[in-house]
Parts: sequence; C-alpha cells; structure tokens
Amino acid sequence: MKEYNHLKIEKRWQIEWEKNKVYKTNNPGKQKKMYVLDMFPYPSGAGLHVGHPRGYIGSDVYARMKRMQNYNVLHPMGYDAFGLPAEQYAIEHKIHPRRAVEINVKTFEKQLSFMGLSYDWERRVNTTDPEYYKWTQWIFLQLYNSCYDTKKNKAVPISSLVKIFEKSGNKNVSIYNSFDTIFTAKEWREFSEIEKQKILMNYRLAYEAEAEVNWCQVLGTVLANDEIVNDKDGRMVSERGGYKVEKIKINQWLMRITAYADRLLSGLDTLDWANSIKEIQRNWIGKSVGSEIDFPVKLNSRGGLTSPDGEVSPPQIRVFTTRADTIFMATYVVLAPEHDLIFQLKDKIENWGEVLSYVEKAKSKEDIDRTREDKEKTGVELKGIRAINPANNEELPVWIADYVLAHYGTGAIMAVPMHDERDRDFANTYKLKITDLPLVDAKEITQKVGGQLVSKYKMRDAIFARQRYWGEPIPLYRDKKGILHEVKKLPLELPKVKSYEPTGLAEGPLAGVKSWVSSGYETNTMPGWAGSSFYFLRYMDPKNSKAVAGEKNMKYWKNVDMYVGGAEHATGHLLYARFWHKFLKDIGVAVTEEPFAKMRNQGMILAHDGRKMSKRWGNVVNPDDVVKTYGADTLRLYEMFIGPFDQYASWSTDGIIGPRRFLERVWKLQNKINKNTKSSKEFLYVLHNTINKISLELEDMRFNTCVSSLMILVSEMEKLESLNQSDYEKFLKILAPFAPHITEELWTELGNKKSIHVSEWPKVEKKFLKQDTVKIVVQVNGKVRTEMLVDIDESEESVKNKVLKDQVIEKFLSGQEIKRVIYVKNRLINIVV
RNA sequence: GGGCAAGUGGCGGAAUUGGUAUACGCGUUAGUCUUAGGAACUAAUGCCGCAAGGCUUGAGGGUUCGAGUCCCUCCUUGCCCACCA
Repeated sequence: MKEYNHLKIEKRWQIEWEKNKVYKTNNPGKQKKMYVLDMFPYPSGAGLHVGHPRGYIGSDVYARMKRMQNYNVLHPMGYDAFGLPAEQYAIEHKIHPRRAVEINVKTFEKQLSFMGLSYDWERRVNTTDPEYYKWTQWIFLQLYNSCYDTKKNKAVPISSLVKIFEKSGNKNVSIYNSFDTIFTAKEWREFSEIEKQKILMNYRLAYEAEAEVNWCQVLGTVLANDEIVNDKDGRMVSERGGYKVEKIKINQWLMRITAYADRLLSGLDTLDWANSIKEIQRNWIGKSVGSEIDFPVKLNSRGGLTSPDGEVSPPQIRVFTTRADTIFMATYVVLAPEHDLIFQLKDKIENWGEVLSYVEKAKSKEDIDRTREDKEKTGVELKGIRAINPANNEELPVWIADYVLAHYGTGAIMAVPMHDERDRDFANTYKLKITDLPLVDAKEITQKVGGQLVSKYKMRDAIFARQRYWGEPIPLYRDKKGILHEVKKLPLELPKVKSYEPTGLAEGPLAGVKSWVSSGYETNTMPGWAGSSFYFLRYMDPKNSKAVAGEKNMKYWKNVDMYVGGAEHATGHLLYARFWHKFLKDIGVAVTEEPFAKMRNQGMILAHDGRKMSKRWGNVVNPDDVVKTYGADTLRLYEMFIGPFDQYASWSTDGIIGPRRFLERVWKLQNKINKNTKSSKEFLYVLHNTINKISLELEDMRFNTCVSSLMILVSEMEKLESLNQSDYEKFLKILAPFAPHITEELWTELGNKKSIHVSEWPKVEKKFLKQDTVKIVVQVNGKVRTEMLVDIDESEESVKNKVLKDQVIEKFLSGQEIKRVIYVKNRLINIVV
C-alpha cells in the first residue's frame, strides 16, 4: 500500500477533472434540474482566509451529492466586481479598477482551485464585463419604461399609462405613484414635453427625484441606509471605513421598490429560508395596517388655505394611526417639522418666528440626534391653528415636534397620551391634557369620520445611484431641451478617465469627462446591488447576446433551488434581487415569482481567539497553508465538521488533525478489501443506516453530523477482518462529496474507470435497516436502572415478564406494588411503584 | 424599547423532536512501539464517592411515569430594527 500523499493525489485529480470536464453542466434536457448557487464574491484582493470557503464547501458537498443522485446540476461561480470594494482597492494600489479586478479574480481563482470545488467554470460571469452589464442596463431601461398597476398587481408599460392620460387624465388611475395633483386629458395634452416628463417620473419604476441622501464626503458618494452604521458615539458613519456621513438633498435615480412591498412581504411565506432572515425582511418592509383620518383645521384668522394655483380649499391635517379605536382620547395633533402644511399655513401662524427656528433646527440635526433614545422630546405649538377631532368635534391644539417622522405615514399624528408612551412623554413635558375614555371599534369609527383603512410601510424607495466611476453607466442621455432619451445601442460603456478617484462632488468622476457630459449622459453610476440582482439568471445562459437568458434555458432552470451565502445580505442583496426578479416575471422574462426557493446561510469562522480573522489581529489562517499541510480533503472535512453550518465557529489549529486521522484510516481500509467477503447483517445495518442518514441530513445541510456518522462507519469497518469491496465502494461514494480527491483515488485504484463523482449515489436497502433484536432501557420510577436485549417489536407482556425476573430490577422493586407500567416499543420500559 | 436566535464536559459540539444526556472530534492521562517523539496505535476520560450510590444541560418554578426538549418567571450573550404612530 502506498502512503496517503495528499499533495500528489489532489493536484492530479484536479487536472484530470478539468481535462475531462467532469463538472460541466448539461444543456436543458429531460433530466431533473438542480440549481445550487453560492453568493458570488467581491474579488477584494486581500486574499482568502479559512472562513471564506465554508459556504463554498457546503454548497459543493450538496451539489456533488445531487449530481450523483442523477440531477442535472447547475453550480456556477462568478464575480460581483463593480462597486466600492474594487474601487477602493484600485485607489489604494494606484491602479485602474479594471486591472484591479483582473488581479483579484486571478488570486481568488487560484486559491479556490486548490479546494476541489465542482464549478462549471465555463459559465463564469463578471458584472464589470460590458457583455454582462449590457443586461444590467437593459433591465434598468425596462424599469424606467414601466409603472406598477395596483389593480392588476403587476408592472405595466409606461406607454399604456400615457394613453390613459391622453384619454382621461390621471383621475382614478390605478398606477402606484408619488404624484398628488389631478389633471384632465385636455390639460395633459397641453403640458410641455418637459412637464410631461416630470409627471411621468412620478410613476416610473426607475425614476429621478430630489431625495435626501446619506452623503459621505471621504468616500465621495451617497450610501444606502444599510451601508451605514452608528459609531460608539452614536454618529452615522459608513460601514466601510467608518467615515462621517451626513444628510444632503440631491437629484437622484431611485427604484420604486415600495410598489412591490406587499408582494415582497407575502412571498416570504413561500420560501424555505432561515426564519431569522425572513423576519428581518418582514421588519424591514414594516407593514402596519391602520387608518388615515382627516382632521379639519380651524384658523383664528378668516379664510382657507391658498394653494399655488390660487384656489381656496378647506385645510385638513391627514393623520395616520393604527389605533383609531383611541380617537376619542386624542388631545392634540402633531406635525413633523418637514410637513408641507406648515409653510402653507405660514400667514396664519401667530408665532411664526419661533416655529421657523424650530423647523430650521430640526433640518440641520442629523437623524441620529433626533432619534437618540434618551433625548427629551421637544416641539412648538402652532399658535392660531386648531384641529377638529372629527369623532367628537373637539378643538385640539396643533404642535410640531421632531418625534414625528416626515417620511412615515402621513407625517402627522393624532396624539393619544393615554395609550402611547411617546405622546405621554410629550404631554408631560408640555403639560398637555391626558384623557381616559373607553375604546371604540376602529373600523367603524374610521368609516364614520370619513377616513379610510390603509397599509403603510417602513420600507422606502431605494436610491439607485452612486457618485462613483466604477459602476454601470445609466443608459439615458438628456438632449439640449432637457428631455431624456434611452441609449439605443447597449452596452453604454464606461469611458476612460484620467482620474477615477472620488471628486468629493455629488456628480462623481464622470463629470470630468468632457465628451461624456456633452453627450448628455448621467455622471452617476449604478449602485453595487444592480449587477447582483439578476446574475443567477445570467448563469443559465451566460453567453446569450440576445437576452438575459434564452427562453428555453429560463424555463428549464427556473430559479435557484439551493442558495448559500452570508446572512448579512438580508436587507440588501436578498431584497433587491427578489424585487428585480418579481419585476422580470411581470414583464415575461423570469418564470417564477421568487428567485431563491431554498437558502441556507453559513456562519462565520472566527479565529482561535474568538475574534474575526483580520490582519489587524494577526490571527488569519490561510487556506493555502492548510491545504499544503493537511490537504484539501482534510480542510473540507474539518470545515464541515467544525459545527452547525449556519452558526459561528472558532477555528482550532488542534482540531483539524481529527479529520486528517480519519482520512488516514479510510486510506488504510484498502488492506481489508476483498471481493468475496460476505458482509454480516450487523455491518449492513450500520452501512445502510449511514447512507440513509447522510442522504437525509445533507438535504438540510447538517454536515457536522454527517461527518460524525462517517467516522462511526469507519470504526465499524476497522473492526472487520475483511471488508466487502462493493460495500467499501458504497462508503467511498457517500464520502465523495466531502473528500472528492481521496475517494476518487481509492475508487480508481479498485479498477473503476468513470469518475466516482458521476457514479450513482448508493441506494438504501430497506431490508438491511431492520434488526432482529434491540436494546431497550429499563427504568424504575423514571430512573434508568439497567438495559435489556429484546426482540424487535416484542409485546409489552413479554418484556414486562422478562424485566420482573431481572435481578437488578427486583432489587429496586423490593416487593413494592407496581402501580403502572409504561412501555415504549423498541425503546424503554418504565416500572412505576 | 421591540423582534429573532442561542446558553449542554477542559474545548468544538451530538441527542431519532417528550424516551439511555454528554454521540463524533480535539485535548488530557496511562500503556504499546521507538534512539527519540510534538508521529502512530490501544485503553480510560461529565462531577462527587473506595464502593453501593448520588448529582448534572444558564437560574428558579410547573406539567408528565419520564423534560436539554413543552409551559411560566428571570439572568446572560449574539444579531436585526429602533420616537415607524
């Protein structure tokens, strides 16, 4: 017997597999499909540590089993290379981002290549490849040209909306929008092109609007809410780098994800995902059902409100409440400091100076100051203004206060200090009335006061622009009159620039490219999440130049069956990808409602000291070194054995020797193999029980217990004088997904010609799972006193008789009267005295 | 403040979902082999006790013949959200 030399074996088989295209995915056919996907990485350039491949190994083990179970497995890998990480790396190393991506991808692939992962590398995608981002841009244009029909509950072409406007204006239109002025068909036809464009922007799913954004001066870009964290002083800082972030208002491209809020929420129920992630998304979407109720305004001075077009309308304060049942206990009304009504009522407010100064102060405050927990509530009463409670016609004072948020609900509340803690705090501070009365029926009172039941969401539309160079250009241009036009020929490629470093301006580096600006192109680029919101579809048909993926491929592969990646993308990528996928389904591109049917999230691997692996702490373990010393198979086994897949685990340099010893033992079993040996019933029971267990447990990614079962099986085989070859081969097959190299070597040594990885997964033979006898536990008063071998399914009477004759039990019973006997077949008998 | 996880030997963890708690692995101890071993192999290894036996799954109650698992109260840790009406 040769020595187990992992270096030789692993290298050889990796070359052999690639040469023979063992892992190439078949084209759509009659075979059942299985799409096993890893979240594709940012090629960061820092190199991998042993924590990174945990998810890749897990999905690979799963994919390998499925391949052996005769599924047509799609298991691809690619790169999400646009966005901040690549750009930051490029700036730090003073090279072009494109070059940085090339270098980093190479490093990444080299490291991955040692681990024996069964990707079909021919399907590799890269979001920065113009042939790829052509489709990112194409999808953007589809969104730009679509709006959301709330009756049909799907996206429809914007052109159909224009037709309605031309025929009957925008009254009673069921399209989701952010526009509240009514116009007639005649008025629409008379609008200028620019005015029409402005109005349509309020309906498009990709739209431009003045929006408050989180601006980071150091990174020179706008950041999404989920890219911001609070530092230890409670200030907003960027997640990447920890730089200061402030609020500014600029013209931005946004995605109307809120149109899909209800579908994003209800779709969660159909997904086999970790409950925690689904819950995070539910909270993020934040649906609450309540009532919108108008409180008429009563002014000290005469007259109504003068709207911009000169009409006088009776002013109303529309409040949102989930507790309409408390309306009789409302004692005041509060507007957010940003509420439009405040400026409209300017002339009627008797203490305008005081009000204005409060509004200005609120604006300049960072959100974090406003929302700090221990902060005292502040506000100013609008003197000269009263609101009428429509339930009892009581006159209530009107306040502005920054504890009411402008962007949630209607930006106004009826305050019920009796039932709401925040209102009570405020009422106590300003000595406002607190009333206690019985509750009423929420629905009834809402209808009675002319309000309506509505759903509100915490989720807001997603900003879809970065003031950066390294992203997909937005495929639109503005002519001299300011009219937007689509770029007809995609891709619209990024121009070459001298400096791609952040300019610190809200425009981004592209603003410095004369030809770009004079062509009327946008100087913002798309955010990092654009390219990652549909890549799973592109893998289905990565080289198609006519469509995101061809219809035949799309209909065959449908969606991802098993998605593996980090839980940290709960409110980012995983939400955006679901949104785009639903949209693509609406326009007939995707075929399922949800992109990722089943998902499991690998836990992080921490260093031995319990901290994150980082150069800073000097605790990084490099997988290359582990592979060199112990082999890829050992690394794979150890990472699967280290603990539950979805939980944190600490790397232990001592622990890795266990799986290595295990493989040595597997290797030595070669000496015992004999074709003619007849396996005992007992051994066949253990073997088939293990096959059964692994088949079931792998389905749920419970790798650690699988490895444990394999170890137990090896111990059993070691006890045998001689081992039947076909049984040994069955064992090699169930070990193969975990340790692909050593099993391939041993499999070939036994004379097999085709790769073990395309061999057939062993079948569990039910007849071997049945045993003749079983060990049961004998308890007296619920305490274990002895154990006993009985026939399988033996009757209670028979077991009871045996137990009562047992000497040990006799001693514990010592002649007492037996009150009760509990018998659990094949498990235990409990004598109660 | 709200939501979601989790708490089991010296360590990583297992427990067929209410039925032998501590599987499997690491470590430790003893032994075998060896010039040597930080290699390999064999055995032991939750705690107290010479033993019989008793105790033990964050704490305390409860349900049950029987609880790591179910219920109640509380403590600790991690993650997500956070003045969202």
